[in-house]
Amino acid sequence: MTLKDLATLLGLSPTTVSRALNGYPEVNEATRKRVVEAAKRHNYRPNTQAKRLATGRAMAIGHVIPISTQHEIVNPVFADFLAGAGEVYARAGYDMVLTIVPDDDEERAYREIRSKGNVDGIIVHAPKIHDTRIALLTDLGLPFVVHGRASGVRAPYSWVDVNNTRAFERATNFLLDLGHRRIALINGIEGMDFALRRRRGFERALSARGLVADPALMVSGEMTEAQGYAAARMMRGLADPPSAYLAASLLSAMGVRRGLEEAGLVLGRDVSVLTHDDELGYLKNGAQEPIFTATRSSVREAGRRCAAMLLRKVAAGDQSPETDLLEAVLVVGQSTGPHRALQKTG
Amino acid sequence: MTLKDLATLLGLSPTTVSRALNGYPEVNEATRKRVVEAAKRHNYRPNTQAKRLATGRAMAIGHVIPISTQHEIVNPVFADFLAGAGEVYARAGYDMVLTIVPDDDEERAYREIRSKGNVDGIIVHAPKIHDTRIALLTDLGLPFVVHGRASGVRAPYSWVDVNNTRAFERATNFLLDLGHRRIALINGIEGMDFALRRRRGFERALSARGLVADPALMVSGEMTEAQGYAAARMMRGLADPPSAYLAASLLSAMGVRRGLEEAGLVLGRDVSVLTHDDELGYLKNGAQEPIFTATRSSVREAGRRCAAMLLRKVAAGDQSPETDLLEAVLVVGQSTGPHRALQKTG
DNA sequence: AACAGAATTCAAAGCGCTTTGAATCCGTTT
DNA sequence: AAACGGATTCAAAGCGCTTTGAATTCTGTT
Repeated sequence: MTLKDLATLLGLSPTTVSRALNGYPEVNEATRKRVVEAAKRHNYRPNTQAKRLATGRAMAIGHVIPISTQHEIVNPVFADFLAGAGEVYARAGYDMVLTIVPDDDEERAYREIRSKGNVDGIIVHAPKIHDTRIALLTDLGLPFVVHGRASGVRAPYSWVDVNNTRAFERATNFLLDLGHRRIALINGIEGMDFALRRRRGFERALSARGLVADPALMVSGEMTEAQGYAAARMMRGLADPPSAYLAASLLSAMGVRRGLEEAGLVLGRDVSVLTHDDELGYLKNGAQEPIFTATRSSVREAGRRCAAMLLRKVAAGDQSPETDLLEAVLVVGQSTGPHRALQKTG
Repeated sequence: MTLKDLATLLGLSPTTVSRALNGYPEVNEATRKRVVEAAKRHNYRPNTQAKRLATGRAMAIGHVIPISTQHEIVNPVFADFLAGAGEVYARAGYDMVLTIVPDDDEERAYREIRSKGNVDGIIVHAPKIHDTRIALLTDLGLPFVVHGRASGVRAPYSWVDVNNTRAFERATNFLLDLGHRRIALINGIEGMDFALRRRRGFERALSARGLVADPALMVSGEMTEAQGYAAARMMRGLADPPSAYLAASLLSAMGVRRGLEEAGLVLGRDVSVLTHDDELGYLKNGAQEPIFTATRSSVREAGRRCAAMLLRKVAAGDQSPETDLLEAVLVVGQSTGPHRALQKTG
């Protein structure tokens, strides 16, 4: 069932039918109703490819998912991010196109996407501190929104990001207020912008109280359970071990917890653990009451925001850069408590 | 730069240029070379939409990602599965189109995909025991491959699946051989086909030794850390607690571990834990030596297989159903050991 | 009753590519 | 040297839709 078929069936021209279905004003309301009904009755759906060719719009948004060539790892937050973005696309009638690209080959991938013309815009994932994709995409003139930011890039661009610095500053302050002075930071991979910002927030809070971060208490790497476990195991054995741990992901925090409980330490009493929580669907931080005290910010919501912003840009023909800074909330769970020295007093 | 531009530039007709680039035989080799070089030099890329309209092939594969309306959860294995499938599509020049659909609205989604005609085939994820999508897609005549199977569907269809029954039968036998008799099963959601098969394998191994599964030792639900923890915590307190746990995912197993270690139990000595491991990139079961004894089967590889199979079907015009049964390997880690009663003898 | 102008509808061109059927070229054959 | 057939190349139609510019039909006026 093509547009032409439907038109013949109705005794109308394809022009009128097309206009009726696309809500153009220059068509009689009675006619429109007739057309819309016939379309529904005959289960007519305009052919996507034809529409795309005719309008020059792909009606699709591209997501380039980089795969680390060293770690062969897919960032576990993608699933939730895509779920959020997907909701928005679906509502707007857009497709979501995924491209999996080894992270040593991204530039070529973006160029190809541009010239193939199968998407109207792109979401940039996991920006590095000095991310080259931003300049590239600006150059290519392809609308894009970055999920995160790139501290090393001066030129303006559109992004949606969590206030990582502030979140970690607050988290650190929270621990400092509880009397902790030796605080460990189990961070993401150096080079990733979000990891840099989180460390900055951490250090800023410390230095505001005249403290300085101990390099021995900072690790960075893939945020896995194993990472957290290894870090906690190593640090708990130090001569002057941390009394609190700040982790960058729930998975890491779970590893930290294991490393500490293994040594007979009780979270919230003997030692504190605070983590960032992306609110992933399959990794809940407790049902009602949170298990870990955490800075919480939904990745899924970030996905929605990114998608909505990009669609706005696409509709408006790019326009001036837009930004959206989400604040994480600090939720208090059972994994933190006052420093031991303070507990007797309490 | 369009095909026409390129043709004019070369003093050739669009026909010849098109044929030269697409490898048709009726074009002079010298001409072809000239065309290919010019195309590269001018960075020519055929417009995807135009190509699609002309050929009638979408050059894209659809993945419908159901989102549980109750749990708002995105299956955490998707990311890795898509990574695997994406590799294959990229090599074949296919796009991957994701559609996020609430799981109460799937039928409409599939019908719409079909009539919009923007994909050449579909991968069906997370089949239920009586999955209606299989009949629907067969009906719609859209090529598809199921990742998993639906025990309740009699008609033949194409699928790629892990031999879940066998994996869990072997796992159970492994534990039985170690002297365990009270074995707990921490399973996925009832209703999912894979969960049914796993339970079957579990029960089959038990009954082969004249044992019968104790309902008190079986739980099923979302495979989260919290699930595992809750189950272990509850079961360890039973009058006759299990001496071994069989978990359906690494996340669950991590929860089980916590629930057991919390009670001072040492894995591999006091109690055994065996889990299924999907080899997710961000959830490694140890680096070299596995932490958990596990039945291991890569979801990413399953993604590759599904994609390759579907591309074959699309190329061949569907054809007869193809199936691919992957066997999980049983890797021995540190989380299992002989039943305590047997250890003194050892 | 005739006409301007708004309201509708239509014919046809075009989006950039593939593909069919015809045309041209060129080395052989007789 | 004319005819033949394979090798190349080309013109044009078509994929299913949108959109421009023109044609037709309705209104309300005068």
